[in-house]
Amino acid sequence: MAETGIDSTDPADPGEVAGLDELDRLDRTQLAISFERVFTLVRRLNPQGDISLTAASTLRTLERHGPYRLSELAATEGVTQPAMTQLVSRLEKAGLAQRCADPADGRVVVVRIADAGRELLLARRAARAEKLYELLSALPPADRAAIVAALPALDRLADLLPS
Amino acid sequence: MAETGIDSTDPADPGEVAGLDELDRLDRTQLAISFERVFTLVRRLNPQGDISLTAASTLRTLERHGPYRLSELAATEGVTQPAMTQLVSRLEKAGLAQRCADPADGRVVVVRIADAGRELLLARRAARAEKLYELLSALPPADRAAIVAALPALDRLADLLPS
DNA sequence: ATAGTTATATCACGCACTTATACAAAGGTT
DNA sequence: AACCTTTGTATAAGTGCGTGATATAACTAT
Repeated sequence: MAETGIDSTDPADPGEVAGLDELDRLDRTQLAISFERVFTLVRRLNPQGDISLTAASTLRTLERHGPYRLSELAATEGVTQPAMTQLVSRLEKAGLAQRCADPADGRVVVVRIADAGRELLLARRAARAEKLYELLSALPPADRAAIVAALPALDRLADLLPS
Repeated sequence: MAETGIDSTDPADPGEVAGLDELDRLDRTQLAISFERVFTLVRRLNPQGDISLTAASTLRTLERHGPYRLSELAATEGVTQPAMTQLVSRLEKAGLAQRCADPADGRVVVVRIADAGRELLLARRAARAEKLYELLSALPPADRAAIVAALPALDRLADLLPS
């Protein structure tokens, strides 16, 4: 909300600028629109009729960070605990995840991804990667380079979210 | 333009070099993972309890490209025609869109976004832009610069999808 | 033990999608 | 003209996936 007004530094300085200046000079609405459009793009690249967005995201979380308690998982994915209970039941029935007991606390359910879950993620990822690659191949080289150059930064951006 | 200075890529100027070579040198799986993570990021930034993802996407389509026939809209959004009929009914009841008749063809329903729909998109976008800005502000300047530099390319990437 | 808290499960419900089908308008054939 | 076929939208029935309220089992403290 607050206008930062960091633009006081000379915007023409080419060498080591490109920090918040660049960002402030950009319309923030345009920033949101670009991210919305990427979001829609990835959503359309999603294999339909597969598993739900939340299911896929949950599997990815389990893949990235290892086993989670059920309620932790619910909080991380932004759904209620009953929703996660049902989701884990579905994943378990599909053989994609497993419920494990916590020896230290009999109430706790620890959820871990199963091999079939990892394989499903791999398959989805391969399909999406292929489509993305095709799309990128249709872009001008400079655009491809800009996107590839931004990938590590986008990864670090995603790291900033609580997960 | 901004010197990106991304660590994992060629530090040379992106304009002339870094075409498909850069892309091929990258693990395609890593490409998919990065896009997945951005997807999840934007999804978590979504105002919850608002309207559905499809509803928001449909409103954005109507905002970007103007009125659509109902069945065209269904095809564009990747849902069935009955689903779009129901969605448009909901949007209409909420005052976010309008059904109009086509004078040339009595069967056709033309859908257009209403003022309240535009305002809702503006509000959502502003909220998301604010959160995105905060996240970006926490990144190192070089990362911010890389992401900002990639936005036009990402826009053109999104243009490649049929919409 | 008893009471209170915590972790998960279950219940009742609603939204948003699906397929199958109905209905109305347009177009073509004779 | 009347008749079929095609096309665009709506309706119906069923399902997946979410919600809030509440039940049940296990841990904790006194």
